[in-house]
Amino acid sequence: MKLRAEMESRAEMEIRDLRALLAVVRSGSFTAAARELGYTQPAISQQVAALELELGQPLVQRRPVRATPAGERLAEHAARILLRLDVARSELSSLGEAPGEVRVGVCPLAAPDLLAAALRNLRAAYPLLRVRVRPVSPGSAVTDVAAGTVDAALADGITAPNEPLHLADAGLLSSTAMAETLLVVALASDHPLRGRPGIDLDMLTDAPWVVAPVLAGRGAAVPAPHAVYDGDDLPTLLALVSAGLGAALLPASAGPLPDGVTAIPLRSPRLVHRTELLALRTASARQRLVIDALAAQARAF
Amino acid sequence: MKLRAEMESRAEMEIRDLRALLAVVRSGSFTAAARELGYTQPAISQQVAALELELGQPLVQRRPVRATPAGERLAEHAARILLRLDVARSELSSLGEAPGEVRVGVCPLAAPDLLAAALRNLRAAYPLLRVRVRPVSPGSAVTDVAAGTVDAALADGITAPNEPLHLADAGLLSSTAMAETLLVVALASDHPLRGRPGIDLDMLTDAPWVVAPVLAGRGAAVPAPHAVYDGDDLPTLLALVSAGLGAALLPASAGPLPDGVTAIPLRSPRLVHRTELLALRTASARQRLVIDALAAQARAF
DNA sequence: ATCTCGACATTAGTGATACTTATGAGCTGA
DNA sequence: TCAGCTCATAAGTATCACTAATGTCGAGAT
Repeated sequence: MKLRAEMESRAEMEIRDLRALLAVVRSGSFTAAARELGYTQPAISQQVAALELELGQPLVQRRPVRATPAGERLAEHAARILLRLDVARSELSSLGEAPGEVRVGVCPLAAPDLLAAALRNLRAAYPLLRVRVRPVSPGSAVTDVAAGTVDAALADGITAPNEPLHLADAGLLSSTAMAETLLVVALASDHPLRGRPGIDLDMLTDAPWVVAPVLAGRGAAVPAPHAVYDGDDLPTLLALVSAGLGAALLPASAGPLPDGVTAIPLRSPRLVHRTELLALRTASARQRLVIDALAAQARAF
Repeated sequence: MKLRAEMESRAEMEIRDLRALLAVVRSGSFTAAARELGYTQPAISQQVAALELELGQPLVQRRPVRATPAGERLAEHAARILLRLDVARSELSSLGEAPGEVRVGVCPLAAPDLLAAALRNLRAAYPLLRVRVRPVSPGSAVTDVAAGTVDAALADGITAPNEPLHLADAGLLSSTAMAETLLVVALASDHPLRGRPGIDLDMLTDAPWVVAPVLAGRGAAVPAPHAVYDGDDLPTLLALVSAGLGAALLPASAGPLPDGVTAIPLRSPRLVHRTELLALRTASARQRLVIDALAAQARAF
């Protein structure tokens, strides 16, 4: 009997190797990838080498470390596969469990009013349903939902009008538009551009920037910031702006601004603040109550 | 340094194990799965056991072998993952290649007229474009496209009107409706039901059946066949019908029937013969020419 | 230029593990 | 009850995936 172990075993792609490739491509470093995954550096070298051997072509250029087109494509697939594995794991682990509260993740500034309205209606209709709201970051929202940390998430970001957010994998997770609001540039009240009816980002090319949380991940479209605030606390951000340390991009729905800060509508490029509702397609009936309530609220506005 | 090999290594899900699980679930047998994958039977037992250990719950019941709900879900995910791996492999291997001819897979009886018309128009518009048409089976069409054996495929099947075919993974592959045609029941001319204006399948419950190729995979909705023809050769099939060995379900577009066979429209259940166009979402420009030509032809009818 | 430092490749050795072979146990049907 | 399956278990082994140690290459600084 000609069996597997005796054949000149054509090595198969394995999850381990794909994970390594993805980490290398994302971090741009074998050493960093090794640290991240808890291996030593040679292990990562070998895992990537194994993939390259199997596929018969280089996946990353070394020195400097950079994904080849092939590596780029494979890393993309690897990301989807790992995401699906997360989903599978969370699905299975929650299969037999008694359903407790429904957990909703919300990005800062996502759509607080929609959320509040939806929850109010939900409480009226299903007083016994328990919902827990917890903060999530836009960057982790997808994996949070996939891994089952939350049952649904309101993720926000900046795009062109009517353009969906560029979130990983729309096939596994369902993603429905919740709201789009205009963007304003927050400036110190004594800023030279104060009083203008609208602002082009070009005008601010050389101005210092304090990056608002919603901008994270889309920095490319925006002048390189001078001073950066990495947190997501609105008062802190506005204090920095007020102190003249820079400008910030905010959704108009952020609410009234304190003294010392003025908001001017963004005129160009044509961008909006958009929030989307992420959820597993395989959500349970109970989870669906919350998800549907949120979606319904979006349509009501 | 606390490293991977020293930790009490929580085993990770690996492709190998997922493939084993899928084979077991599909075949309903560890032994068959082992044969299929080129392992010995204990190897499969251990791979599945490893998954169950990792996930902390049984995935298949033994004796008789049957997937648990959890196993069912995981097998579903595994299928998608393996499909994506196929896609990744085929994408990478065709990355640097000079694009040759475009290969279109066609299921027997899928939509020959549409195909022919599309190819004629295509030749008029792009005389230098080479297209190769090859037969594929409805069961393998998805994996054929995923693995890059063909660049696009016309897959057919039977569903309720306006209902998409139940093909694996609509997220990875694009699937567009091409045509829906009525179904007819082909009977021997001396069959007692000859001459009726329409037929309910119920009328044929006890009659012998010769299953048409398009019925494969949907046998559940149809009375269990008495004599089965497994091939896809229409003349053979019709000869069997003509000889009174049974009835067959065919798309009305199959063309004129020979003497000795009469076709009667299917009245209930309400089913149609539907063909869809499968293609990779990442198709190249050249492939897209053919894909778009086919899709355009569908709209033209 | 040379030196140094950081980053990745390479090699060798070893501990884990993923297989096979052999055997045992539990159904199923005659 | 006894074949004849099929799957689980056990034991042995060959493989391979990792670590540790070392080599090599390139970049930036003095």
